[in-house]
Amino acid sequence: MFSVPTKTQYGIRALVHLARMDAVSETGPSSAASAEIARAEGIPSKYLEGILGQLKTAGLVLSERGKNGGYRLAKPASAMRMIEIVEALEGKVKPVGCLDDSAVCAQGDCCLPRIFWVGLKGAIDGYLGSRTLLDVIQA
Amino acid sequence: MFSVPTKTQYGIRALVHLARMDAVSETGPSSAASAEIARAEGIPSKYLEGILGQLKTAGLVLSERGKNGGYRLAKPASAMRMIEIVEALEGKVKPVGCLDDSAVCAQGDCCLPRIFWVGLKGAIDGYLGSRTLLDVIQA
DNA sequence: GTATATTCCTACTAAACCGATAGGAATACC
DNA sequence: GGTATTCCTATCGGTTTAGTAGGAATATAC
Repeated sequence: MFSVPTKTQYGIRALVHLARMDAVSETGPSSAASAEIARAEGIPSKYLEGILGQLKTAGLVLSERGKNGGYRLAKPASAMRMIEIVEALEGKVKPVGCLDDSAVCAQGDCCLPRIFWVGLKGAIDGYLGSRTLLDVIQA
Repeated sequence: MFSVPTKTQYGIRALVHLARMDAVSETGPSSAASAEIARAEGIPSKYLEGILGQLKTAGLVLSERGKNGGYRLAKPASAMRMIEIVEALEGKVKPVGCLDDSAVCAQGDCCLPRIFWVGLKGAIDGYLGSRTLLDVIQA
């Protein structure tokens, strides 16, 4: 239950990789090529390309093309909340469909569970929002 | 992200239905036929049969066959934790595969995220374990 | 200006999972 | 015997997941 897709796991591993490079670097944020990260982390190379593309679209990484190109974090690991990463890759946390609008369900019983699901979303968002990428690499 | 399968949503709705019947009953736990619950809750009838079967296997409901048969809660709603229900229908909360054994991953980076995922499981289990079916029908 | 390394874009695919549906056997009441 | 119910097994279409394939665009190095 609540299994996290490989896409998200890979994405986090890639960001962890970049964050750790930054942590040991003395010359500012460092970048790495997709293929290099893929090899180091054991992630299918072509698959990771698409994942990094999504992270770029979300503004979490910056990229440069061509030789000596690659990806780097768009901001410090301490400022990157894990919920941003998860949402960038898989969308908002949304246990059940009827969570966004406050419309009352047809069945009276349906709205009882609804409050329960809202609470679950709160618990998950609370955890993911309280952790940063820096927390993860310092764990 | 983290969407809950209809099976679990339906299962909870069915248990809520039974719990509310108990709440207004003056003659002990009351039972209802699968088809009756399905109709009242707008759940596909045949599908619900299977769900109730799983809940029975897990010991959360009791059943009686034949005419005037049906399902009822195996214990008071106040003693039925939501995590029992979720696990009965979908298995343990397990965001990533490598969570049960404490084996170290091949890649060093892999074990950094692992601690993060353990924390997420803790947050979800904590919430689900703190709520009972009674909490849900009293929400 | 050619070779090379990289991001970026689009399309495809095999397999798993989800959400049911179908048909009936077993059982209990009347 | 008739009827209402649980219980069992099998099937099935659709969606999602997890990846692969092929190449276009772009930047550096020589």
